[in-house]
Amino acid sequence: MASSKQDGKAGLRMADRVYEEIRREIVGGRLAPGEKITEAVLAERFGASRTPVRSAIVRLAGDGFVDMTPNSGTVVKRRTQGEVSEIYEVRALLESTAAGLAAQRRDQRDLDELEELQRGMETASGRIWRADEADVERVSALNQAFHRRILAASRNATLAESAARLMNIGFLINTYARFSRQEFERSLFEHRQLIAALVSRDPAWAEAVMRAHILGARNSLAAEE
Amino acid sequence: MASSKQDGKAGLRMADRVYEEIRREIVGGRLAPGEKITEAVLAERFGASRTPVRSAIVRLAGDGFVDMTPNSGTVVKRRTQGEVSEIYEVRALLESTAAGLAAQRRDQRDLDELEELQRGMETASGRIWRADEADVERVSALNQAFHRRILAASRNATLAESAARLMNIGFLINTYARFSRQEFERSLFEHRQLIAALVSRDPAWAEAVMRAHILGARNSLAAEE
DNA sequence: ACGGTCGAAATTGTATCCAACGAGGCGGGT
DNA sequence: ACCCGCCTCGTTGGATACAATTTCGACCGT
Repeated sequence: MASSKQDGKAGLRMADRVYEEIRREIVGGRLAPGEKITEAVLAERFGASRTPVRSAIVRLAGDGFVDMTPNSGTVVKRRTQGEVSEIYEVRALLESTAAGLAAQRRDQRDLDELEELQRGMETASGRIWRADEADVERVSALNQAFHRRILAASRNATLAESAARLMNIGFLINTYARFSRQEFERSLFEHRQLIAALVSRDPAWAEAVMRAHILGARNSLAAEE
Repeated sequence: MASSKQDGKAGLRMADRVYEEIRREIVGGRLAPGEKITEAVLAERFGASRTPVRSAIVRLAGDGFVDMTPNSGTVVKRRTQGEVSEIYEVRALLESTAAGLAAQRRDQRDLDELEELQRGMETASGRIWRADEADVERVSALNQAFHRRILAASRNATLAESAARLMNIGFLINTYARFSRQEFERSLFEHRQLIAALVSRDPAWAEAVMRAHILGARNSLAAEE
């Protein structure tokens, strides 16, 4: 976060760095919904001009992270509980379909990678309850990678991209941090089931588990609020 | 709403005008896939500077209409036949779900508007075979509006937006222009069935018809190529 | 003749400057 | 005292100027 400037890979375009950083801050909750985003302020923070900042903001708006209102300003997008529920429902639809396809089309590499990601999450699961911010973020990243891997195994890039877009704006870190230990372990167990369904090439099972997995997460959220 | 371009509201931001126009040219096929897009050229054409053009291109890239490669340039995105098939398959998934929800949640206004759009298409269906470009574009617009209206009637904005995004990059005009008269009339008939399913609040029927409608269109495409 | 390397032109990425629009405060009128 | 309008200020939208990178062609060497 504080690494605002001196990144070794200076070859990357400034606009991309700004985009990634702001995106991370929004997803991570460090920029609160409704908060105002001022181009000049960000430009200052990144030691850049307004031009790349502006480009980044346009992209963020396109991806649904912020709301731009003409001649007025940009704010971090607010989402009602209903909207978040909607996102989870559409994710359930898309990702369960993807899981069914993945069960039919997966190869050994897919299984190996899923297994590795899963082990990473299980290993981290012991540490995460110390509420270390870094660990939370790491587990969230692994979880996203797991879901993305299943999307990839569906061999349908359009399906994968549509689902990934929703996954991004779901603000996973925020929400995951609120899950109880029990919910988290249920999630790990469901991932295990998912792997089993893929191993045995059982599309209906994979689909059902994925749907239950995502709708269950949605309900945990709804109960918390 | 449907009024063409240069209406009194010139107050619209230049970036938006450029975005809309380029988008229309891509969807309408006047900009061919793979064609290079040069910022300075567009700026000249619109009598603007590169700044709003650039902003528009960033948005177009975000929406999947073009590919930007750093320091190199922007080209209209190529899509393989397989990718187009994928798009139709995901659309079938999303829009059939939306149709099912719409059958449960629609109100009278939805039905009225769908009826009106449908009549508009049926009226234009006689003229369209003179291959007048304007008519083709008009029917395509009505068709999109029809699908959007059903998405809206699903009362799930996330679902609607995900599907609309895919509809946009489906390059409808291009493809519709190639449909045979028989296929077009089948499409009109399916729209009629869709309305009937919504009228009778039959989710399963609406869902099935929409799925058949979109997958049928996909197959017509696949057969042509 | 062929390949590689260097260089100039074209094009993108960034910075800075100017204009236009909206938000908020101040003052005058009722 | 309250409401309305104006005016200033801050912020965004656009134009222009500059830097960095890529591309492509010509030149040189083998």
